[in-house]
Parts: sequence; C-alpha cells; structure tokens
Amino acid sequence: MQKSLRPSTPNMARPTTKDLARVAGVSRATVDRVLNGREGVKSETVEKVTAAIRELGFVRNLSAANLAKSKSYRFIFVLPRSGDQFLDEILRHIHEAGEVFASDMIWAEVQPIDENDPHQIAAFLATLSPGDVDGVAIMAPETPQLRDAMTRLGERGVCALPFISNQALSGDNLVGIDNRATGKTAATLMGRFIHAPRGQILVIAESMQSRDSLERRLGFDQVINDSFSHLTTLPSLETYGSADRAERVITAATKRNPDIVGVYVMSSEARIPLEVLEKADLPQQIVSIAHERTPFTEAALRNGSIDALITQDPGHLVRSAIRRLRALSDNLTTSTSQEKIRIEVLIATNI
Amino acid sequence: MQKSLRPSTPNMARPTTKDLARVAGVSRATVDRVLNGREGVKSETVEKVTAAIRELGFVRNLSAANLAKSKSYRFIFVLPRSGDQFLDEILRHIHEAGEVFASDMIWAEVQPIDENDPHQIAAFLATLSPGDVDGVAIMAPETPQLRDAMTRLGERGVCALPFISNQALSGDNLVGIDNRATGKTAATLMGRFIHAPRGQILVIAESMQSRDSLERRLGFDQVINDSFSHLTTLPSLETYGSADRAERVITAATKRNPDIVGVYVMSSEARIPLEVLEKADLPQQIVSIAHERTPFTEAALRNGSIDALITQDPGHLVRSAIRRLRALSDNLTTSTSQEKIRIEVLIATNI
DNA sequence: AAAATTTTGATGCACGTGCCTCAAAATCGT
DNA sequence: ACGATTTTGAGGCACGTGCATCAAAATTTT
Repeated sequence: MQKSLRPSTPNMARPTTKDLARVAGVSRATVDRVLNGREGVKSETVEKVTAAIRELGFVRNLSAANLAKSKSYRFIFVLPRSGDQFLDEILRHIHEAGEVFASDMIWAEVQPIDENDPHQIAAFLATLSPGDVDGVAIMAPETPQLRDAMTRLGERGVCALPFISNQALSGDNLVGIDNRATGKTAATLMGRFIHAPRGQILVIAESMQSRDSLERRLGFDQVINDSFSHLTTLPSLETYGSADRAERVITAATKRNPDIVGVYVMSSEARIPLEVLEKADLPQQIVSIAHERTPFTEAALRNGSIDALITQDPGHLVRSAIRRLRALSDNLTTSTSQEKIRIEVLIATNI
Repeated sequence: MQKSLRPSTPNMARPTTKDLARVAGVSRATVDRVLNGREGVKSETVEKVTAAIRELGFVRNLSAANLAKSKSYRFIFVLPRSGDQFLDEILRHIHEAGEVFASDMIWAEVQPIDENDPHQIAAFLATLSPGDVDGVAIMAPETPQLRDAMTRLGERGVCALPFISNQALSGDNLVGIDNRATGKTAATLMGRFIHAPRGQILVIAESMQSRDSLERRLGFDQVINDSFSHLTTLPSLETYGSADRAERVITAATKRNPDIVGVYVMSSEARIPLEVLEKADLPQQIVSIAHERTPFTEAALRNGSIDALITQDPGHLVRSAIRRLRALSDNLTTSTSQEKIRIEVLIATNI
C-alpha cells in the first residue's frame, strides 16, 4: 500500500541573526559585523559565525534588510531619443514595469540621450552618484568615452548594464540577444525558405557602424557561405535612418542585381526599407526576414510581405534588466545571470 | 546651448501610512482598516482615504508588510515522476531557483506524483491548506477530479497554477507555451523546409490523450492543409513512452508510406522515436522537427538528424511560475500576467 | 605588570506595516 | 434625551535587520 502524500514539514521558522548568534556563541553585534563585512573581528570568530551560517542554512531576509536601510532602488534607462516603434515599445514597458515593481521599492526612469554623442552620454553618467541612483541600463553604441564612463560609474558604486545594444566589453552582462546567433538564425531560415536554385540576398542595415549590425552580418554570412553556397550575399546597404537615402541605395541595388531572391533587414526599424522594397517591383517569390515586432512588421508578417521576424520581447527585456540591476545592486552575483534573453522566431502563424 | 542632463529629483521619500493618515485627516488605525479591507468604516471615510492614496500615489511597501506578517511564501511544484530529460531540467531549475529566491522568503519544493492517477493528485491537493502552502504549480493531465480539486484549493485560499501541461480551464493562467501556436510554428517550418514537390509527414506523439498533443496536432494540421497542400499528414502514432511499441508502430508506418518527407515528434521526450527512426532506413532528405532542449535533442540538432527544435526554456518557466504564484498570493492581479512564455525556435546555428 | 590596543557584548532605536486592545467620539433608534 | 450601536482614535508591540554607542573583556605591546 502506498504511503499517502503529505506536504513536508510545516512552515519551519527561518533562522535569524539571533539564532546565528546563539549557535555561534557570540553576540548579535558580532554576527552583524561578520554579515556586513565590517572589520575588527578575529578571523577565528568569523569562522565560528560562517560555520553557524552553514549549519543553519541562514539566508539574510532581504525585506527586513531593505526596510532597515530604508533602501529603495532607483534605476535609470538611458535610451536614444529617436522615436522608432521598437523604442516606443521599450518605453511603454518601462513605465508599466515601474508600476508593477513599485511595491518592491523599485523606481525605473528613462533618460533620453542623443545616442550619437558619446560625450553627452559620458557627461550624464558622470553626474550620477550612488546617492541618486542604484543602477543604469544603457542603450548606446560602444565608444571609448562611454566605456570609460561606465567603468568609472562602477568604481563609484553605481552598477551599469548594457541594454539591448552593443557593449561587447561587458560580455555576459548584456541584457539582450546574442547578435551573432541572431544573424545565423536569420541565415538558416533564409537559406531553407528559399527554394530557388541560386540567387542573391540583399542585406539592409541602418548603419554598419554599430556592433549589433556587424555581428548580425558576421553570423549571417558565415551560415550562408557554409551551408547555402548556392546563395550569395550582397554588400550591406546603409540607410542611416533616412527614407531618401534608403530609396536611393535600395533601388540602385535592385537594378544592379536582377537575381535577388531574399532580403534581410537587420535594423530594428524595418519600416523604411520595406516600404521602399514594396515600390520596387521585385519578383513575388522573394523571401524577406526582418527584426523586432512593431505594429508595422506585425502587419507585414500577416500580409505576407515578411516571411519571418526575429525578435526580442521588449517587456521581457525591461523586466530582466530591472531584475538584473536589483541583483547587482544587492551583490547577488549568483545565477541570476541565467536570465538569458532568447531569440524568438515569429512567422505568420504564431504571432 | 543645450541644457545639461541631470537625474531628476533626488530620492524623494515614499509616502507611508502615516502620511496617508495625515492627509486624509484620520488616524493610522483607520488607514489600516481601509488598506486591509476591514469592515466598520463609514464609506465616507473610506473615500477620504482612497482619495489620499490617489493624491499621494501611495503604494504599500511589500517588504515591510511581509516582514510585519512574517510572511514567507511556500510553493509546491507537483510534477510527474517519470524521469525524462526535460523534467530533469525542470527539477534542476526549481532547486536552483529555490536558492535564488530564498532571500525573498520564497521556498519552492517539488512533490512528485503519478501523473496518470488523478485520484492521487486530488487527494494530495486536498491535504493542502493555506497554513502549509501558499501556492501550487501543477503539471498533470486535466481530469474532472483534478479540476475540482484545484477549484476547491482556490476556495480554501491556496492559489493553483497549471504548469506547462494541459489545463484549459485556467485559460490565461497557464505557465507554458500556447500549444496551438506551437503546432502551427512546427508546420510552417516543416512546410518551408521541405523542398520536395509532394510527400507525407509522420507525426509521433507519446499519447493523444493529452491536451497538449491534441492542440499541437490541431495547429500543425491547420497550417499544413491551408498553406502546404502538396504535403499530407499521416495519423498520429502513439508510443505511450514504450520503446518497443515505438519501434513497432513507427517501422510499420514507414513501410506503409514510402513517400515520407518529414517527421514531427510532438512529445517532449524525443529520444525514443528518433532512435527508432535512425534505424529505419529513410531517405536522408527527410526534415525532422521535435520539441524541447535536452542533451539528446541538442546533439541531434548538431549532427543534423533534427532540423529544428521548438522549445520552452525550463529556467524561464520555473522562475515565471514562482513569480506568478507570488503575485497571485499577494493579490497583485495586475499586469504580471504579461509574463507570457514564448516559443523558441532552435536550429543548428543558434543553440 | 601596566598600558595600549583590539575584539566583543549589551543595549537600543529605526525602518513601515499588521494587528491588537481599549477608550472616546459620533451616530442611530426609540 | 437616553441607551445601544457603530465608527474612530490613541497607543503599543511585533517582524528581522542595520547601525550606533559605550563599556567590558581579551589580547598585544611596552
């Protein structure tokens, strides 16, 4: 006969610093000194306390600690001004998250900056001190100035996190997708979606200055060359966010290359290039892949003018950044880094 | 000249219940009565307090509240015993998350159950009371008994969340992916990856009893029929988790249908069917799509025996469930429901 | 051994909210 | 206007931790 299932031990009280003091045979004051790394404690005593911590499985009660310190987290998202639809979504989610996290004493604000003025960004970061701000998420191209400013921020005790864009230095810290893998995914889908025996692929970016674009392009080319050698990729076209320029370079490219069978729009704002392509009379069978979910790309996916969309979820990005900043702020270096942002592949049938 | 950028107001103190009392012109006791919905307060007074709440933008400090109540959250994951690789991952992440969330006074435990014994599950759920447990995440097939047990749990004040599997009743509450959309995605990829002018697709499931499989199949067929009419789908083969049975039904099906160009393995444990298929001598060009990332499927993706993998991230699932349970537990019905679990598409180039 | 120094203990307040009690005040019914 | 009832106020303790102060004890230096 089977043993009946029961929930295990009823709510066993969690050990407190008081328990630690008792078990370690020291006073609460000493426990406090050890826990908060204050000096003036014999290493022998420190060992007694840490032993007690291990024995009891003590974990500091963050609620109580934050309450005692009347700590509240203040995070700033440093974002470009340019109002593309993807950024609008990010903004919306920051404000939304601000409300949700309010009861956890977390404030999230936005600081718009001119993303192409590294000096301005660095100047802004220089004004921040631990008293004002606990963490910053920065979406801006990586420049020496910015890198320095971020390092100095960290030294002053304000944690900084690269957000969505660029920033190779921070490596694992980036809140955003792996752009190399993103490019590879785009290429694989492109290669497998195209049934033509051979042809050329148009690649359009806002600017190849940004590391994102470079890495996507790198991954994209690698897969196309390795696995789909019947296809060739054309040099990247840069729009610089201008509709006029987009029209010029794209129509020129389509005229020059009659065998285009695929288009890859790498920039997060796909509207301009796609509208231009719409006007150019390309063969219907062309496969097109773009990035980020916006009202425009969603509609394009529905009506078939985009075949696949590779996206990162804006809400997830924002919440993840906030949680990461909080963890950094608390020195919880632990596995919170697990929170990897994943690429989503959207096609007409699963939007 | 541009105005220099500065962080806005320095840390303004958040309003407390004391401030509320002052502004509303009542005592802290009355504020407390209103905030916690205790009765015996004139509606006129309630209005005064809520007005003050709005005016000050008061948000209850959850840390302080939980501390005062010495509240800690205890969540139980009710999971099938069967040790497939996907479940192992889930287990691992639950234990990991348990450590990460410990400082937030959140405990996560696992209760293994026999997923095919609804009576046992219901009996277990019946033993749970709000004193013991704050929330339960349940991964089990939907049955009338289970549905009733969950409803009764909710009435007793323990929140219950369907996890990964089944449970249509709860609708939006499910922590897991949309299986209909999943099937559609699989079909779209299958249809576009297959270059053959026509052919048949083998569909393999563990059991078509489960709602997951049914919904995936539904979505899959819909897209194949609508958009890829040159392909036909074969009736679902059921393995019931048995290698022997899998071998029998699959080899029979492959003999009967010489024109197989694709295989869709719907079950979360893809190893058995794929090993069987390996032995059957099918044409190389066959496109195969499976689910969930496990050591086996990952290797298969790498060596090319799987072309695409549709997955849900186990760590994300677990953390999301915990956060949702906490929100439910706190009656924060707000937009935390935003936390949708997204489908990931894995291909050899982005694992 | 005395003095100087380091290490520890005892104690108390603070954080913001929940929850309790008891009395005072306001409102109601007759 | 009286008692009965409802509504409100005042006050205080608790939760677990951070932080401060001051004295006592232990250890080192002279």
